[in-house]
Amino acid sequence: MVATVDDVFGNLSQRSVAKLATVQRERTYNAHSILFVQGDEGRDAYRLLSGSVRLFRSTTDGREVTVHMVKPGELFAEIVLFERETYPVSAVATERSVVAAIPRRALYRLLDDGEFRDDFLRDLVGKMRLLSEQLYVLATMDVRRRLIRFFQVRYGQQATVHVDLSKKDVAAAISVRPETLSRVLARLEQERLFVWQGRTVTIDAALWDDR
Amino acid sequence: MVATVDDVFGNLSQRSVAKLATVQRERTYNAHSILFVQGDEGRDAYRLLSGSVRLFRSTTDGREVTVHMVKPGELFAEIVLFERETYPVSAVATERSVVAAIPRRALYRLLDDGEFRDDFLRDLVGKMRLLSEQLYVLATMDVRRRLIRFFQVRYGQQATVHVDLSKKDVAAAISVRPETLSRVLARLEQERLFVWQGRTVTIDAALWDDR
DNA sequence: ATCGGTATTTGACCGCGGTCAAGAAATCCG
DNA sequence: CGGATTTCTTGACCGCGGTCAAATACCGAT
Repeated sequence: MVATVDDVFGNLSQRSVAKLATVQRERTYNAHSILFVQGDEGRDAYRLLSGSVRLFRSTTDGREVTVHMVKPGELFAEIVLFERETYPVSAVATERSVVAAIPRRALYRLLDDGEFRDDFLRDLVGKMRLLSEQLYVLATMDVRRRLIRFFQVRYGQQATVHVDLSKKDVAAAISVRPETLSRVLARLEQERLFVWQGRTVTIDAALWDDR
Repeated sequence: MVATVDDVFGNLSQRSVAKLATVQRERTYNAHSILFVQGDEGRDAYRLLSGSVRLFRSTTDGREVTVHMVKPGELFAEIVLFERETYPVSAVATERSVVAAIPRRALYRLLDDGEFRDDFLRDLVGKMRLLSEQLYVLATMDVRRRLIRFFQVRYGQQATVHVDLSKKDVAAAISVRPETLSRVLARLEQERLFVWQGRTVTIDAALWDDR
């Protein structure tokens, strides 16, 4: 019922990944390093090879809204396909991460390849679907449900999960203050439904039922 | 500063529109008619020729979340590009509307045309940008600001606007209950900043300043 | 181990916007 | 037209989650 990210992101075929590999340049970023800033002119698209990247918009008054947490395998910043377009979000590594940077022109040329184009379009459309789903999640679910949903989408529906994000980042990902997440977690732990200890989270099956 | 819909939607070139015209079939829907339902298998993509279409997701408990209000010229439901994909949202005409239905295969074939593909991709990427912007608007702005933003995006930054939507639909578009919109409008009218009478809205320039 | 910065927790408070209910106003239609 | 249905408004109430503040836990670097 609930699509995990793997269904829609990181779904390029092996062959398309290989094609990208011929034109990409790898770069490594430390935790908290900035890949690009909202408003920068986009020169490269990216594919995350390892680690984790947070995409966010900044408000004029200094707050941030996290639009997406990128997982390894995912393509992001495809906006650069078009000349003189600027990045609509900023990107920061939440941990040490390796990315493949794909120059605009090279990506553009790859689209002449029917198979690659198909993959790429599928990826784009999948992202739109995910974004509209996020909109719906934000508009209708309370914090507890958003948290569960986030874990489902990011880690799949598993009882035990190794978390690669800080609570602060998870809070940002579900558009909530860290204080609020902390309180929700305290309640869930007391109910023995969702226990977050260190890097490990144990989730009770009862939570998958939605509602 | 604020992108209006025209910047990102309905931005196909004349030539691309003409190419679509060779394969599209026009259909007319009355107000409240349903174009397709979330979960249906997608056979056609659409381009709105006149009228207005609301795209929304339904929750299990019967509520709805409006993802977008389609304006004339916009392409929507491109998801059908991919076989066996289902519509992620439902679409309903808010008034009598004419749409161009574009069969999946025909759209697919058009992508071999470099110019059309370029247009189409630009449209998709623009939509992603708009969706991520909506996410940010929903997460950071109060109802008053969301209302102003909605008018900016839908009608442009004009002092006087002819509204083609009911208040109920506008409320849905900014993810708020009609009661709340009503109260916000009452307050804005009393402050003489935003007056909605009949189908005409008069907006004070002071409201464009954001924040 | 120690220091300093960051992340997390907890408490107190409160305002925005949702809900429920009841009228008023507008619109639809035979 | 007149009656029905839908839309819009207004009131009363209240709970979720934000804000501010302070204490504590954690982590990397020396």
